[in-house]
Amino acid sequence: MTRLVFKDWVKEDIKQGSTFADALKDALKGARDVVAVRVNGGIKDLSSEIGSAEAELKVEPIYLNSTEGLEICRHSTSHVMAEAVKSLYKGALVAIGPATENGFYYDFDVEEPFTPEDLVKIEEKMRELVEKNLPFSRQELSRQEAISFFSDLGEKYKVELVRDIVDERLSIYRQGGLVDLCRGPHLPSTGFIKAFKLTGSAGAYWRGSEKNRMLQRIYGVAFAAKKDLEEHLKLVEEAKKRDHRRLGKDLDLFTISDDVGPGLVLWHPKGAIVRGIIEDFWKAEHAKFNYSVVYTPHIAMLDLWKKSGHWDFYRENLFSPMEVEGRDYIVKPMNCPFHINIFKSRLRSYRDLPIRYAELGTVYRYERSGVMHGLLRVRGFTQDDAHIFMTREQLGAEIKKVLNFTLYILRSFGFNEYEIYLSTRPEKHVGTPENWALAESALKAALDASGIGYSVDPGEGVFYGPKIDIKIKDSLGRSWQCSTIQVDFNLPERFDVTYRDAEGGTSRPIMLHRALMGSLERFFGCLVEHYAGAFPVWLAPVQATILTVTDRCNEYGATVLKRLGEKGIRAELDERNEKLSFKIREAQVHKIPYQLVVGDREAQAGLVSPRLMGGATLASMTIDEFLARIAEENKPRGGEFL
RNA sequence: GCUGGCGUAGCUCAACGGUAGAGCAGCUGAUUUGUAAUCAGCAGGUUGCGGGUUCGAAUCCCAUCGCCAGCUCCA
Repeated sequence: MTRLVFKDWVKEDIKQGSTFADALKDALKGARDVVAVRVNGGIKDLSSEIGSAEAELKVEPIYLNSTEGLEICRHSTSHVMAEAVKSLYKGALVAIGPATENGFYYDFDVEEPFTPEDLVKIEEKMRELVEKNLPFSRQELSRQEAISFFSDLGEKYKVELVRDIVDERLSIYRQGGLVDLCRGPHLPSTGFIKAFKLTGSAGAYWRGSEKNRMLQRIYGVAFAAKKDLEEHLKLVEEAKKRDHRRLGKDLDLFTISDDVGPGLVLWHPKGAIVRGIIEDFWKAEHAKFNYSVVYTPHIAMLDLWKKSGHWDFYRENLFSPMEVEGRDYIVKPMNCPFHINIFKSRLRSYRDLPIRYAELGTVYRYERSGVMHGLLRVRGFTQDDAHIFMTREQLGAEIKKVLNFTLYILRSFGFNEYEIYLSTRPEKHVGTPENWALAESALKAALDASGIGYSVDPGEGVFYGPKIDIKIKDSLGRSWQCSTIQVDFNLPERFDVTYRDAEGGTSRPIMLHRALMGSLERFFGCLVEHYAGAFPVWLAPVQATILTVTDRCNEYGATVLKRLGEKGIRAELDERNEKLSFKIREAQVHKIPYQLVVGDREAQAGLVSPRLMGGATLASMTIDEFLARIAEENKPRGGEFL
């Protein structure tokens, strides 16, 4: 006998084998948007059987509009799509179809890839199926039964999935004409699907491996209500407007020219100003943190990269060698071997350590043609690189310093939200277990001490050492790794890096690679999107533009420009023969933080009338007052280093 | 690299087998303007590049380069 507790409503004498749908019918009366229930913590379909012998089951409703409810809805929508595809395209096989952040996708094996017209047809069919309000029903069967069931259907991908599942009991779901292997849970019926839209199709390899057959994936979004869907679509539109590739063109920051080559960035004057500010800030802060800035060449002999191991391990990512005087050279994909050579240029003592070499090093890596993306994935980029050589004893403290330094730099640029990952020892690795344990615990301790949230990626470290990665999201929600802190047990061995220890013996230093911004290109791209092109005053290529009302004020405008220039303010004078409102519009479009209106009134009294990028107008003030105000904003806003 | 989509003036787009067009930007002139677009005129293109089909190709076909979305990859 089972006792069912649902809020203050209690139903006793539920027989084994009855369904929740039966038992909850009364309780859920009037609550049309309950899509599933949580029973003693686990989520169940409304039509699930009560298989439990427990005396009491605590039941909570899951509403369509909740996180779990939406996930169930999205997943169910993918099943509806599968049914639509299977009914429209004979012989189509289904692979997998999970819920995603805002929707779902499903992979199909079909003869011909889907066209945009196909998607319209599929969507129509889906609406028909939703209209019919077909119930989802669950059935359990054994592994063997499932294998023969899907074999009979010819669903080879499902059979492959079943074979890999360890559980002996599996579930299948039916709705309309579709039967699918699925853990569930699902909506009670298709009528619960209120708002969805197919957003696109693309090839996707079966099980994510390019060695496998390419299937056709259809993406969609789904929400609990029409207005949520519309809001989401609007948001996506808005996000596109802050795409750094769009803004890079509109604001004249950079281009990537077909004549120059894919993934090779041309920094225009305005982009270059921002980059220059970033570099100056970077250099000044590194000096404070006891780094030594170095410079190294752009090419080096191939033998160097053979010694480092890059030639063997990453050859497919290197630009081809060029021959000079019978020796092969390549453009550098990394800065590490150079810094190691500087370290090795003389005998180092333990008293010298830690030694920190930093460089804005431009590297070139061959990226496959389909992977480039604006500034976020390029073939030539400048890393804000540094390599730190230290003793084992120094590792813990040094990693803490580096992590705090990284977070400080990110905060300075206004990045306060990121995803942080700690990647630990992979299967294939070099270095001793003791060293790995030491390094992993040092990285973990630093993260814990910083009090910042992170997740662990077990086994995702590089073969030469564990690492911390910090990712920043772009306007379309894609994450891009910027900061990285990596311990390296490999290169010190390969290059036989040593120092003289306190006992007079020879010891091997531990080496740390780190990049705070990652690459200037990627960081700048993220920065553009983060601010939607409206840079804060300290970064803005043009900080103030002086707008004259008539050409009677041009002379005074020039005086203002000179005064601002003397204080290092990046200002422009717009003395064109245009209306003020026209000039303001242009300044807004160029996202200039301060617009100084200068007319007869201002000229007579020696004032400026500032207008902010946001649209607010300030009371007229003297030039000195304005200079004091802008000076206050003309610096990083990340706060003091803690 | 793979699958699909797309390359027309500096930018955003139209023309979709019958002599390539608009808005913005640019240039010239008028206008002297007070918080998001003053008016007029001018100029601008071997339709990504190379082949083919056709009386005729931006349009159809093939190839190639590039871009976009996704997959894969990302030291």
